[in-house]
Amino acid sequence: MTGESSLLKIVEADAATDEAYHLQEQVGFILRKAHQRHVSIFAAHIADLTPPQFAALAKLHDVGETSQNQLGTLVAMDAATIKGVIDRLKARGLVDLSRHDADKRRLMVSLTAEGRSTIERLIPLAQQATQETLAPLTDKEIAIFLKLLAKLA
Amino acid sequence: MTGESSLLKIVEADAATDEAYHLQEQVGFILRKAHQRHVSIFAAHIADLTPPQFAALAKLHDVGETSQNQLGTLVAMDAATIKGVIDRLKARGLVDLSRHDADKRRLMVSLTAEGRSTIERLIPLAQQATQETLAPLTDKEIAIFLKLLAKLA
DNA sequence: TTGATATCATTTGCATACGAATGAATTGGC
DNA sequence: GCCAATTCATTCGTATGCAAATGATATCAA
Repeated sequence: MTGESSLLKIVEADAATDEAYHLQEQVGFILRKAHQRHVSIFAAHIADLTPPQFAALAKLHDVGETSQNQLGTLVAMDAATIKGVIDRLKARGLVDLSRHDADKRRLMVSLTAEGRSTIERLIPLAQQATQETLAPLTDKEIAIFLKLLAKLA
Repeated sequence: MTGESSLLKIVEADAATDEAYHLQEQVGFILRKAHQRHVSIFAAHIADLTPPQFAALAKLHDVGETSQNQLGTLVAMDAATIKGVIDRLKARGLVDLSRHDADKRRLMVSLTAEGRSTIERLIPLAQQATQETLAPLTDKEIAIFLKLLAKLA
């Protein structure tokens, strides 16, 4: 009986290890959904600027004139991606572009007056979007979540 | 003195409320970066399938033949997005498509033999990617994080 | 049965996102 | 000063992701 019993335990252990794969429980999948939800909430608060465009403007407002690639690094976009974002901000008159004096490779990006007033107007709305995204959590949970999320990012 | 002191406190409180906007601390921004990091880790483990393609295959393996839009709902992709994903899986011979008998609108998707063996082979690798993504956290932190993240997704 | 409504899928247009290749300009070592 | 390696930016190709418009089919109600 003891023999049978331990065999059973082994089988059960195997079954537990061998559990079916649940996509819904994988970090990557949930991360993707949480991100989707935030983008949707963001769009409801700020209709005329995408989160990446907002990030580029906000960072530019923070650090002042920088090169395109440097700005990309600051907002976690590779060179190809930041180029598209800046192109669209430029087309809308929110940023100005110029070549760096000493280093002619560098494309300097700066806020226009309209870009500055736009980002200053939108920051409170972005904060509302952040709040709404975090609304399912208590204040204590938010603090914990942000700390852990930052470790993963 | 008491008057001055409370005035000072009010000024400090205003300053705290009025703090500069820190993009790096916004959920949306960190969520986007964490997602980027996971996609990168995933690609290092599974080179020939993107996370959405993997998700579609894994879900199909789980639930069996379904309509394209239904599968999209299950993996959180809208109709336009899931179509592209399924088209590419079809082109690679991992899924088969057929029209539903009774309802000729519905496009039924099913795994091919190769699709089945592929997803069964890749699931352990995806689990490794999940582990690596979560590696910066302790087991206890992982449990907390997944619970909170699920609330946001 | 027919006409309005709803559902499933497709297509188009736009916006990230990234790898890889390319070109222009700069820097470092010698 | 010169060549090699590096850096900055651009371009191309591929893959999500979503809104909006369209077409085909089903369903429901009068």
